[in-house]
Amino acid sequence: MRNALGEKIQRLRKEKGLTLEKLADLTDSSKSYIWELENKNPPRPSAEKIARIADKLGVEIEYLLDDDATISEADTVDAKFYREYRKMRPETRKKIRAMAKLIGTEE
Amino acid sequence: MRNALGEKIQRLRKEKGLTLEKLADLTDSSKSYIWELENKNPPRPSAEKIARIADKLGVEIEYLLDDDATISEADTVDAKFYREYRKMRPETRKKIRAMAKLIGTEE
DNA sequence: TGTTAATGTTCTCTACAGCGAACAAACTGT
DNA sequence: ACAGTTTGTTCGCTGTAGAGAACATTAACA
Repeated sequence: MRNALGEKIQRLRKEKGLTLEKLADLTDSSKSYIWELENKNPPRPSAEKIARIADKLGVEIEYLLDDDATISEADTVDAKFYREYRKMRPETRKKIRAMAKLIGTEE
Repeated sequence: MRNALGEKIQRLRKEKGLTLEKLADLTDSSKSYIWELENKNPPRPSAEKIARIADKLGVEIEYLLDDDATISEADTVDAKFYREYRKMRPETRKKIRAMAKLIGTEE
């Protein structure tokens, strides 16, 4: 029986176009364990793994853990933006942060 | 060697006037394990325990985990940026996304 | 259709999460 | 100072986290 956590991870992973192995590498996990998280509902995944996975998938830890959580409309736009942002090169991200700081503070 | 997570839990617990046993009961843990979290730095506490403890101590999971050395430098920069971003007005966020799309795709 | 690479699944094994119960220290009042 | 109580600490044990490697499936493409 697939659980909410596993379904969320798998959906977000596929949205990002990541394979099990890539997400595993990004989060210092094994692909077998990511697979188990998605399909086998391990009873107590560690906070560290969940934190790293949430981070790479561009969502809050709370969202992954809370069974009833649904992303609001505005959140999906922002989360999507963040996911795209995370794919960019470090230099590009730096430029965006600088730009955002300018725009964000001038109003 | 006490770690950041343990120190935070203990400080917050005492601020709230809770004993090990009370916090343990509130979070469906054993007092021995709460004590270990505070004093013995278990390498991989479960997300569920940390979530429940954070909840009862009135802080975000992120706060308990944040200073954790397991999260990389680059990640904290990006996460911080995203946190700031999400505080901004919808209009501002929209501008930033548009700008990011331009910068992100031109290279 | 057959071959190869990419992705997903199953298996086994070690180390640690997390409990319960015993033990120790610190408070309480007398 | 001593007994009772409350809080903190240690220890031994069971079950599972999570890795790694083997195996299976799917994708790609000639």
